[in-house]
Amino acid sequence: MQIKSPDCTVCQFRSMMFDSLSRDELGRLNTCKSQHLFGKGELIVREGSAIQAIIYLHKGLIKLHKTTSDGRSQIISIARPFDFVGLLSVFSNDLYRYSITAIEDSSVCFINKDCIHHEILNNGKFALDIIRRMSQATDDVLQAKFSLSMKHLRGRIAHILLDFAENIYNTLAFDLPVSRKEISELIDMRPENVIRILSEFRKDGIIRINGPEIVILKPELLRQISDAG
Amino acid sequence: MQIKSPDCTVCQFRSMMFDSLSRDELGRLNTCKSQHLFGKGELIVREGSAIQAIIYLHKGLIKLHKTTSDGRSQIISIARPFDFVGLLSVFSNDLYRYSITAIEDSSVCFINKDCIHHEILNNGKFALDIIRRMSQATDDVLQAKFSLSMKHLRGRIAHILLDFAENIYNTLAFDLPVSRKEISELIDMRPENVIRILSEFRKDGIIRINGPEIVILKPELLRQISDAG
DNA sequence: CGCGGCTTTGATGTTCATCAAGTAAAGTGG
DNA sequence: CCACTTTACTTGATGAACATCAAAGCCGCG
Repeated sequence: MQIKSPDCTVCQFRSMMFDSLSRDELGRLNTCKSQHLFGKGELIVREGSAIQAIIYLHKGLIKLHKTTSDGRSQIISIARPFDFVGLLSVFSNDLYRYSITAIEDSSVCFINKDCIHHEILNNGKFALDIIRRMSQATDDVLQAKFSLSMKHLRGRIAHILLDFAENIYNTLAFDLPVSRKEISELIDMRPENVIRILSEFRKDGIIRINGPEIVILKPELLRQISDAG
Repeated sequence: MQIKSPDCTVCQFRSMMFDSLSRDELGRLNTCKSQHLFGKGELIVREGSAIQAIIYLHKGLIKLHKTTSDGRSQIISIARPFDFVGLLSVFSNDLYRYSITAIEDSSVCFINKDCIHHEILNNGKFALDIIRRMSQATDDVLQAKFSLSMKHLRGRIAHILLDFAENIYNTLAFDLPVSRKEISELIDMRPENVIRILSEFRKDGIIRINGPEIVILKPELLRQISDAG
């Protein structure tokens, strides 16, 4: 669903996006963007389709994911508001290498790829900004995958629970926006084992579970399990 | 060992590096670079040290690697000549997140980070070039790790052998530049299993082994094993 | 209602890490 | 140049971690 696009020059998130652009430049960008709403579960970008725009997440939560040859799915990362998404392949490829799907109701800004190109060519400060963001995003993904590959299943679950609590919701009680199956795709294991280990944590009094609701009762212990691997 | 730095403006690899720079700009870069030789096994950059330069691999082969909390090591990627290395964290961090070590005798160009910054700020075309390279490098690493995580051990070994043959040496007969242990760190398994599976492949007549020398006798079969996972 | 997908728990099997032990190769000091 | 140490390589045996299989309950949806 496309909605009325507010003016970038007065966008409340402007400073987080385009600090380095002048009012004029922002005005130009304003003419080549469009804002859309996506409901939970709705597909935003299909893997393999042509890249036309950079995606800026305004509100909500989205996942980058990929389907394997044998039909299974893997989640590359989860993006939070104010993240640019898909910076990774936008400049090196013509086709998206990942699908993007909303995992909560989300508001998304599409900024035409050519416009971004144009601004990069003409504004070095903006270019440097984009580069910094790309580096950061990449580092984060690699760091996460690296750290996961060193951990046993219990450590991975502990890690992902703390991640949701600390980096996404900023509270020890939250509703999981993803199914057990999706968690398994995010941290590279089977759904059965996600459930099994969550149950163990529940029995051990480390967390409380109510359907999608998770309450972390012993964050220190969870941290310990995550660090131990 | 530092060697006489040839002039960038006449560097034979210039076009692969800095297509988008004018003669003047190349001249400026020339003043803030230095070229060094590293022997096989020599450390080029230590993880955690301050980032002062971008590294351009002129000749040889180098690895990016990382040490875990429990003292083990993991190889992130292997870089070939003409690759920029460490673009990943150069712009988002003050410290190197990975170590870099020569795995063959290598010639390396250090280009001061501030100079690169300066050129990016003043030359949009160069900025776009850098962004493209970063994207490509990142995509490749993620793609490789993604594909590995889907495979069983035999598939990983098959994959890495084909990678050396097709993407690095362009021949079915080559000397492995890395030890069995390093292979295990690159594809996330144990050295014992690297050896075991190489032996199996040898017994099955898929490859021939002579110490470090590998000859791939049945590339199609190897491809099949790699694809099957 | 009934179908399909997600969830949950238990039982079984496979893959792989770990342990152990021995050989070869490569560097080190006398 | 040879004893000595260390590091890499190799093979086999064992066990742990995890995937797979099976079956039953749940929920949303046409």
